[in-house]
Amino acid sequence: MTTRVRFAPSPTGYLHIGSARTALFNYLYARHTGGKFLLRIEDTDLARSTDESTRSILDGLAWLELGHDEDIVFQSDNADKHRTTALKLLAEGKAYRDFTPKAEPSDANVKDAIKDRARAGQGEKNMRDNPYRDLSDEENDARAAAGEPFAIRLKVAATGKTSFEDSVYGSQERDYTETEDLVLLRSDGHPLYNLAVVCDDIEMQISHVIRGQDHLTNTHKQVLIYEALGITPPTFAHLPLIMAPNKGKLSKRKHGEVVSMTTYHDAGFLAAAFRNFLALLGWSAGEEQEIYTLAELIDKFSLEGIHRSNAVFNFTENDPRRWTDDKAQWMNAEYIRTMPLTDLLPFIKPELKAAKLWRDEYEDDDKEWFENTINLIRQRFFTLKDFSSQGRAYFSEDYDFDPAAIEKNLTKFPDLRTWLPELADRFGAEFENKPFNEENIETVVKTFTEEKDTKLGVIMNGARTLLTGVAVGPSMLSVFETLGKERSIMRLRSQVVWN
RNA sequence: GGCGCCUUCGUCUAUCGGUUAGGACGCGAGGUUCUCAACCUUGAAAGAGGGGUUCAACUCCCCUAGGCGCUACCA
Repeated sequence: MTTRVRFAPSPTGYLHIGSARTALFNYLYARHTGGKFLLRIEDTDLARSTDESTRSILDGLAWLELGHDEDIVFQSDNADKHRTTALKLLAEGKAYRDFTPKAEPSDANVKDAIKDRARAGQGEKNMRDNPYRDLSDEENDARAAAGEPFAIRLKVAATGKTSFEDSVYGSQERDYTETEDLVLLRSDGHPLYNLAVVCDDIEMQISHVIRGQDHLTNTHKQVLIYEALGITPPTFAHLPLIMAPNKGKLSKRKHGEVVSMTTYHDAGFLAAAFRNFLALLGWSAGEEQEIYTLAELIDKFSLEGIHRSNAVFNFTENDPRRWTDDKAQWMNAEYIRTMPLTDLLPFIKPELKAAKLWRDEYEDDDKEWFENTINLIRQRFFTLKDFSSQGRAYFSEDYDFDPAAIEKNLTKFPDLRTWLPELADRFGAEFENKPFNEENIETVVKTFTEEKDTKLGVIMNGARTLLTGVAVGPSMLSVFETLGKERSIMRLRSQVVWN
């Protein structure tokens, strides 16, 4: 039997980092086993679900290149089937009508209500004390016929236990007394989560349910529904959660944009790098390798390699340098400077285009120059954004000067005001018939430096600041050659920073 | 409160009874150097606590503590 897994987000926000990892693991497992990776949008909570969220989730998955098989299933489209199933269970006596009037939710504080009830309960409570559980058939039918609203609850047996084998957490058991007669169908006829999930997973012939560990206890309820339906449950594999640095819940409300996939897209992360990082949060191949291609991840992925303990997504709020996990940032930089250039270029183009720095010659007459330049500057970049910001001086004459760099490398050495234009003249004279390459430039600059009886660093750093606007960057010999004779000379003569 | 799950460097992790407890990120030092990265060398940094079992425990068992999850006519 081929494996069929699904990623089933509820569209109540953008793609959260934890959901993204769940999707990734499902995808990897499907590809590893040669099975199908399906997508289901769990939009049964009409009040909270939005099309915008669905779109955002789809965008996130597309960005991560986690392509799904078959058509997307919208859970709300299956509501009729869910209802039918609930009614079938009712007819078979495996569920019952609960005529208890629906309690209006005390607004947003449902969590508090649960807490209060728990405290008041002081422990054990009888999960089978619903007065309607064993109502006589006559009264039951009569009340329903009279139009009295009712919810449908699963009739959980008084004694016994549910059990299942979790591929990550091992053998799981839960006594029936710990599980309430869960509501299958709301009194307004609306199917609830656990019913919907089970029905859809059956319908979609899901073989492995891989989802967050927050569903571990839900699983017992779902197993109960499978049993009532007489269907063998799929294999379950629960994933450890991804936590905030304080080991608390990682949420948009508390932590903002760091948890959203779109943030990483917008910040100039490479999907491949972020995917690599995500794969290592809660899973390992049991070896010391850190950088994995997608093919390697697919090849090495296994449920056995998934951890049981939660992982912290490490970042420091209010620290711009550490706005997200250090390792994710490192991995992105690692990808940018080491991946095949031809794989990187398609990401550079839109970045430069967006910054109005793109020229079509970069793919034509200036292709070689462009690729050499990208290859040169990518060595110290962290995100795709850097190509249009820090790399601006390579693609435009309109670049900014860093005041600190000017202070450190130019105004501190007043002689440079005349020396650099002089060097420009020297370049003009020396390179009339000689190639303007690193080797020749080095000879000229060294001679010039000796004539001025100064240090090489003074000339180089001064030139770097003038030619690129910043104090850091590639070797100046490379910068000169990359910018070319004309641009180098022109910029060396510039007096703009001296005024 | 109840039930369940979890616990190795700051963080991500390796170890599936016998290791100087390894790697990565980050941090420190040195090297290289025209700057900054990269790179190389290197340093600091961990088995929550307590009982067992065993010749031997990070590894198996129990207890405690802590963390997390669930406990809705939400998903």
